[in-house]
Amino acid sequence: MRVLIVEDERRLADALCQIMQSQKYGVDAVYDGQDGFDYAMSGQYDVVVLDVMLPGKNGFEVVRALRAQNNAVPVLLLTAREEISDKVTGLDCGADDYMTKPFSPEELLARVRALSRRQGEVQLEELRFEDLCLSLSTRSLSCREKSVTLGFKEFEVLRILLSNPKMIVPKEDLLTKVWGVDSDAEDNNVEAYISFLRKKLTYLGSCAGIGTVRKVGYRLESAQP
Amino acid sequence: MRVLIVEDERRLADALCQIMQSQKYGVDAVYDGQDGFDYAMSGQYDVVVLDVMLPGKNGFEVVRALRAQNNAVPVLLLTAREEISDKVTGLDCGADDYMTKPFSPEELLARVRALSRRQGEVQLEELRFEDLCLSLSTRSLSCREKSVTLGFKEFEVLRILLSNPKMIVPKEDLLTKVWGVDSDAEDNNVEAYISFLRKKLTYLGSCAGIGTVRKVGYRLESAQP
DNA sequence: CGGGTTTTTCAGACTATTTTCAGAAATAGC
DNA sequence: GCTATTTCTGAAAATAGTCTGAAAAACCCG
Repeated sequence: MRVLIVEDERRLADALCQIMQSQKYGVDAVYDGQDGFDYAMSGQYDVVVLDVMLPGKNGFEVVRALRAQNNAVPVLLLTAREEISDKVTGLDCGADDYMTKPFSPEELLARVRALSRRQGEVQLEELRFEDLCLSLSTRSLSCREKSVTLGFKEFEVLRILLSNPKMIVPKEDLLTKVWGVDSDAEDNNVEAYISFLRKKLTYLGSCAGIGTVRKVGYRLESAQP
Repeated sequence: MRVLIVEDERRLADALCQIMQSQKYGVDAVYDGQDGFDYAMSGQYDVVVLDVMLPGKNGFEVVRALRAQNNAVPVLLLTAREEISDKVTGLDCGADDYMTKPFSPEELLARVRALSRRQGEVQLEELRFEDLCLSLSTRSLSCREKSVTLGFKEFEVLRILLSNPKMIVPKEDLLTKVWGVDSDAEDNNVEAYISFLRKKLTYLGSCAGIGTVRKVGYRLESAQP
């Protein structure tokens, strides 16, 4: 799960990041409305936490702009005071939820979870493909009797592949979705993890495998000799 | 997604290409109105980004000509100044959207995305001709039961031929579209790939074949003796 | 602070693709 | 029919992209 924080007050932004990281969520923070919009448009986030008061472009404008572009990423608005008019404005603009500061980390997490769940249609508890079953809660991958646990990155890579079975997933996508847009990770990182995953698939004896599409990416496929 | 850039200022054209490439979009650039019209008519683009000020034939004329030919490719007009009269003229001519320079890459991408989305959305998933079916997502070519996967260049060459079935595609076009305008590849490269493709067509047992038009180029044709 | 796990980095092996080459084949023009 | 030109195509060489083991580094937990 990747979360975008748009909050100009650094202290708070940092705190929000920490809360997200505590859940092992991938998190990026930006500090003004325009950046918020641009990042949100990148399509790599599952939830955007957006302050209303922002330099450049306020939170309402950001949401409105996103919706105008047909971007449906779930947005949680943050505001300093509970003003009913703000709340209405926010939801009218297309935000999905609304929270007033101050708030507890638990409340924030609960709302973020709720949003991401709502978004992802019935949030699957596990992903399946052929004889594979990836448990999203325990990050374990099983096949028939055997099962192994995956590291965080292994898990993310495989989750993305399992979410698009048989579709080619560009290596570039894996890189930005798992490592983040502005990470300095390189292609070989993806390759390394694909290699790890293949080793585990082999160990499990699964009939599913990860195929390479040269110059483009990878995809989950079934039955290889 | 394939984008055509029509922009006489090389610097800007190059920049636009880069922006598109960053999204993994296929992109071609031409530098005057007539070429713009000709390329746009080829029907292989999802969006055309068209400067208004152009040598030869200006942007308005290009759009008008396209629409007169019943070509509905989405066109995004670019102009240097925000002049309301220009805007009206552009949209009246049949352009789909309008953007004033300067603009941010994000804005451009957002508009291009919006245009391609608005446009029917029916992103071709595969190209067909006779008993052949080229899957654009898996880069595989199938015919009846059999199927083979194509390398990158093989795929590009065949895709262009399939986009213009029975039309003669100049060898020169294949060269510039697949290898790029300023590549030092020579005719024999195209010939070699045509040869590869023929071998695969034979293997598949397709009734379609690639015909040679001496001194000009190639074309897909059906039923050879 | 350890000890275990996960992540990154690196380099050499490996592979598919792409290019190059050269002679054979085909075609057009005379 | 003969020649010049163009195209075809098999094979080999060159290149670019990928895989993977191993080791180093970072991280996490108590």
